Amino acid sequence: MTTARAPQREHIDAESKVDESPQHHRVELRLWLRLLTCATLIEAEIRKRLRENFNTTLPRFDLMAQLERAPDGVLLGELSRRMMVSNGNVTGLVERLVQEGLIERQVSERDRRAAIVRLTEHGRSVFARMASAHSDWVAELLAELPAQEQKALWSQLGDLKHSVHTAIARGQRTAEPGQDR
Amino acid sequence: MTTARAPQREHIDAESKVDESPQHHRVELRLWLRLLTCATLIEAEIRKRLRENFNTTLPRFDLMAQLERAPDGVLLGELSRRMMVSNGNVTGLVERLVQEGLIERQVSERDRRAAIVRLTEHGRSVFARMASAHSDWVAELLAELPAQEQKALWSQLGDLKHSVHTAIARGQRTAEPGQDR
DNA sequence: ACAAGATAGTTTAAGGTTAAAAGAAATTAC
DNA sequence: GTAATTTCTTTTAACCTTAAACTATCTTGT
Repeated sequence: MTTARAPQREHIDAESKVDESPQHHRVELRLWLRLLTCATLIEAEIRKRLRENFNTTLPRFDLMAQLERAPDGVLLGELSRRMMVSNGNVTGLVERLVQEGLIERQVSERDRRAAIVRLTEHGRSVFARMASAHSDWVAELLAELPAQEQKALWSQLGDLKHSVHTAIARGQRTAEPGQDR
Repeated sequence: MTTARAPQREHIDAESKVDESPQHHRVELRLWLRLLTCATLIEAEIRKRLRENFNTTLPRFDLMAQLERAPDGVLLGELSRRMMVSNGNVTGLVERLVQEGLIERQVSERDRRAAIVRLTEHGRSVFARMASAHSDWVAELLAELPAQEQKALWSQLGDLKHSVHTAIARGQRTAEPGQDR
């Protein structure tokens, strides 16, 4: 009979990192890989802390964040668009959050296909605590970056976002002719 | 009887975007949200193209990319560390890629617990085509960003990465005393 | 040698995610 | 007014992902 083992450390080490930039890769590719590494690193840490501190997940937190600034509630479709995830995904997330008593769901009266969700009183209070901690965590993770550089980075990422949007829009225009809107 | 419907557009619109920067948020938080938006946007587009053009997924592509530069193969654990995902995750991905004949799996002779995976000849050839397209796609998405700005961004993301690593390491140091290595 | 512990990988349970198909209600075209 | 179409949501099947528990093997201390 074996004695109790230390729980296996599935969690990724800060050390282990993708090889971001083999010599022969284009600048664009290296930039994308580094951007992805940064996002993955931060996201993993935030997921971990949300679980450890609030026993919740990032998608649930994101959904609640969307509801927080809409006291009158949001339609599921609008939620799905804002969160950039599929409709079916939202269906499941809402289900679980309702189960936990953090949000409430109500069929629209004007359109009986549609459903509106909003935070409950409890949900609002819980979210306030989570959001505060979340903001602190992000500030902590970026702490070594001077404010000046943070602003510059934010601005440049705006340009990057614009480039991506442009490229995607161009692709859709050529792929779906006559579908203009 | 209804006629055939156009396939539902589950895919997110380029338009629909998270509200990145409510006025009252800290700079750090706004930076993080914008970084996440960029990463999500690019990643979604690449996933979509991998599926449409090669009928594969990003995790599978990533795994093959790790093997590409290791002709002698890689241990599963090493793979898991490099990809920044859990061991169990790699187990499943390897299973499916072996099934597709793109990689091969072999028990290590020196350590019968360990397993080595490497690309098959077929896998290597398929990956070459995928990697080429992938590189083009990324270049296309970032095309509007001047080379100069790409380099600046890459460099600043290096600082960001460093900040995150530092913060995480500091947290682990205080959380797990005596666990130095 | 052998008990104790460490290490490599798999399994399991739970949840997140998507595309596609389908259901239900509203809108539009005639 | 009603058939056709669009819109809002759910369901389904498949995959990705993780933490924790578990199996099998190797290593170490004595």
